[in-house]
Amino acid sequence: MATQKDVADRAGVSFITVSRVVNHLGNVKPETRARVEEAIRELRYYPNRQAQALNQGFTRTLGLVTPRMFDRPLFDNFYVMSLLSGVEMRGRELGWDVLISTDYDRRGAFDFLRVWHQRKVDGLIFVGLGEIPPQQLDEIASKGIPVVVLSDRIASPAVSWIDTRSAEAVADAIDRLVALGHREFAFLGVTADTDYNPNFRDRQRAAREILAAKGLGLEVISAPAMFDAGEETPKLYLAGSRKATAIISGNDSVALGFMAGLARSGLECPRDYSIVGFDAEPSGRIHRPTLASYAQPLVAMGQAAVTTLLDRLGGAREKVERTFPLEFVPGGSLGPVPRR
Amino acid sequence: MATQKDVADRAGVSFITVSRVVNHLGNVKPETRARVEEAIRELRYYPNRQAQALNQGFTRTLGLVTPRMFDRPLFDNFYVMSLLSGVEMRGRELGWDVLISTDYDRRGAFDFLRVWHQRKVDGLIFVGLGEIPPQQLDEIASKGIPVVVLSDRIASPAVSWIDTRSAEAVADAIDRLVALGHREFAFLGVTADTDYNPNFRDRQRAAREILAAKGLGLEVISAPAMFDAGEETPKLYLAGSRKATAIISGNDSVALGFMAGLARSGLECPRDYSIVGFDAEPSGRIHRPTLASYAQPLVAMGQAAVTTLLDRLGGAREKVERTFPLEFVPGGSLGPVPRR
DNA sequence: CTGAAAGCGCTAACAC
DNA sequence: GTGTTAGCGCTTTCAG
Repeated sequence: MATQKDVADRAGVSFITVSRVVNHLGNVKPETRARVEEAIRELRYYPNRQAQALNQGFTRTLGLVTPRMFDRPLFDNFYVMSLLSGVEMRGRELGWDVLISTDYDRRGAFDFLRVWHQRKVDGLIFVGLGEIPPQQLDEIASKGIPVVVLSDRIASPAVSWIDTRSAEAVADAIDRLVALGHREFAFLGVTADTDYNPNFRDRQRAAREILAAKGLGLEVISAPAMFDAGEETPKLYLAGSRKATAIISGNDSVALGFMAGLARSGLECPRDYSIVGFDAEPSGRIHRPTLASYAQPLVAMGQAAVTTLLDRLGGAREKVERTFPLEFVPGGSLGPVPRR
Repeated sequence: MATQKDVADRAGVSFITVSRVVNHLGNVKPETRARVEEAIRELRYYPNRQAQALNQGFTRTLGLVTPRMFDRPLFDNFYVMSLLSGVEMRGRELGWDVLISTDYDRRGAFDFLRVWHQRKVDGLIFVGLGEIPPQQLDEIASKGIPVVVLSDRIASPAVSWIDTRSAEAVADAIDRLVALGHREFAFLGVTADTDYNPNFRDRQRAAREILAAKGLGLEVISAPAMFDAGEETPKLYLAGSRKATAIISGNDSVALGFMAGLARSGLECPRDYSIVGFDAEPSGRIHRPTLASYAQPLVAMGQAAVTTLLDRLGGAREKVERTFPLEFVPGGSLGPVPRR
C-alpha cells in the first residue's frame, strides 16, 4: 500500500509535491511532475480516501437508504432495483460511489442517518421509507443533513424529493375504464404496505377522490402483505358482496398474483374483470393477457436524485420538488365491462 | 458533528476516556462511564469511521464489484439482485456496510480493485466479471487483496470462489429431455455474453460434453446480445436446417424471449419443442406454459461470499472453493418429443 | 516552484 | 482509573 511518502522518496521530492501533482494544483515544474507521475504509476499509488476524507470532510460516497429493500429478495424488487440503477449510473458518471444501507428492524428502530453520522457518506438518498420519524426529520433540518427522498413527498422544508405524478395516471386509468363501461371499482392494496408504501397510499387516495368526483365509489381490497397478494386478495374479492369489474392495483406484482388467484377460481381477465397496474415490469409483458400498466421513469428518477443531492452538497440550499410523469403501457387486461 | 472531544468536555473527562467507553475497553469507573454515555446521547455522538479507519486500517465496509450490473437496468437483474440481497443481508447482520462499485467501460479498462486501493473497503466480492485480467490477478495475489468471486471458478490460488454445480443441472435436464424422447438438442446463448458470462459458458460446455458422451450433438444458437434474444435467436432457430426439439437456454430471460419470438411464427411450446432455463425467476412462473428451470440458491450464495470474505479478513489464508446445488423447478415447457 | 508545520478524529502505547 | 504523547495519510496554511 504505497503512500504519498513512498512516492515522494522514489521521485526524490517531498510528499507535499506529490499531493500537488495528485490534486493538479499549485505550481509544479513539468519535469518534477513527470517524475512524480512515473513514481505513482510504478508504485500503483492511489490516494487513501479515508485520509482525504478525514482532512477535507467529505468522502465522495453517497448512501442509498432503505429499510426494506431486500426483505423479499426474490420478488418485488423491480422497483427499487431500477431506482438503484439510476442512482448508481449517475453516481459513477460523476465519480461518486454508492453505499447501501438497509435494515430489517421495525421502522422506529431503524437509524436512517447512521452512515451519515459515521461519516461514511456525504449525503443520503431515501427510498421506500414510508414515514420518516419526526425526530429524525428534526435532526435532518437542524444539522442540515443532505437528504433526497425518492418516491414520496415530504413536507419538511429541509428535505428535497422526487416523485411521480401518480394521480394523473390514476385519472387516466379511470377515464379508460369508464370509457369501457366500468362503474364498479376496487383498489388492490396491501395492508402492511399501504401505510408503509407511499405509492400505494397516493394511488388509493387519488382513485377515491377522482371516483368520488364522478359520483362513483371505490372498494378497497387489501391483503395482509405483498407476499400474500396471490392468496389473500382473490379470497377477499370473491368474498365481497358486489364484485368490482374494474380493478386498480397498487403495482404490477400484486396484480399478477391477484390474476393468478382468480384464474384458479375460474374468473378470467378481461372477460370477467379488467385490471391495471403500476410499474410496467417485464413480468406483465409476459403474462397472458398482458397487463396494462403505467411505466415510471425509475432510472431517470434515480439519476435525478443524485443530481439533486450533489447540487445540495455543492451549496444549493433551496428545497427541490420534482415530479415525473407516468406513461400508459397498453395491455390485454383492459376490456369492456362484462354484462351480467 | 460532535467529536470525542466535545463529549469529553461535556462529561468533564479527557477524550481518551470517551474512546474507552465507546470501545468498551480499559477500566472506566462506572459513574464516569455513565456520565460519558449520557453526554454521548445528548450530543448524538457517533464515532467518525473515517478517523477510525485511518487509524485501525479497516473500514468495516465491503465492496461489491461488477462491471455490468446495471447495463440493462430494467431487465436481466434478477440474478445479480438476488446475490446482492444475500451479500447485503449477511453484511448487515455482521455489522458491515456494502459499497457498490460498477463500471461501464470495456473490460480491460475497468479497474476492479479501485475501491480497495482507495481504502474505501476492506475486501471485494466480484460478481459477473467474466475474465479477470491476469495483471489484476497478479496484483491480488502479490498484495494479498481479499477477494471472493461469485459464480465463477478462478484458478488463482489467491482467489476464493463460490459457484453452482451447473453441470449437474445440465445433466439432469438432458436426462429428463432424453426420457421424453428428445434427440436433437440446441443451446440458447448470447454471443456477447457467452464469452463474458461464466454461467452461460459452463452450461454450454457441460451440455456439449454430456451429449457427446451419449453420442448426441448440440446446435448452438447465439443472439448478438441478451437484449436481442427475443428478436434474433428465434430467427436463427427458424433459419437452421434441422430444428432441435430440446432447447437448453442459458437462463430464463433468454428462454422467455425466445418462446415469445417463436410464438409469433406459430411455433408453440411444448407442442413443437421443449425448453428449460436457469434461474427460476418469477417471470417463468407467470408465463404460459410455465418455464421449467433450475433454481440457484442465490441469496445463500451471496451470504456465503460475505462469510468467506470475512473469514479471510479475520486471518484465514486458505483458498475456499464452495459449490451449491441447483434445484429443478418443474414447468409446462417440457413435453414429449413432437412426431414429424 | 518547493518544503515544513499543523491538524482532521481517532486509537495504541505509555505514563501517572 | 485516567491522562499524555504520537501517529494513521492526507491537505492546508505559511515560509523560503
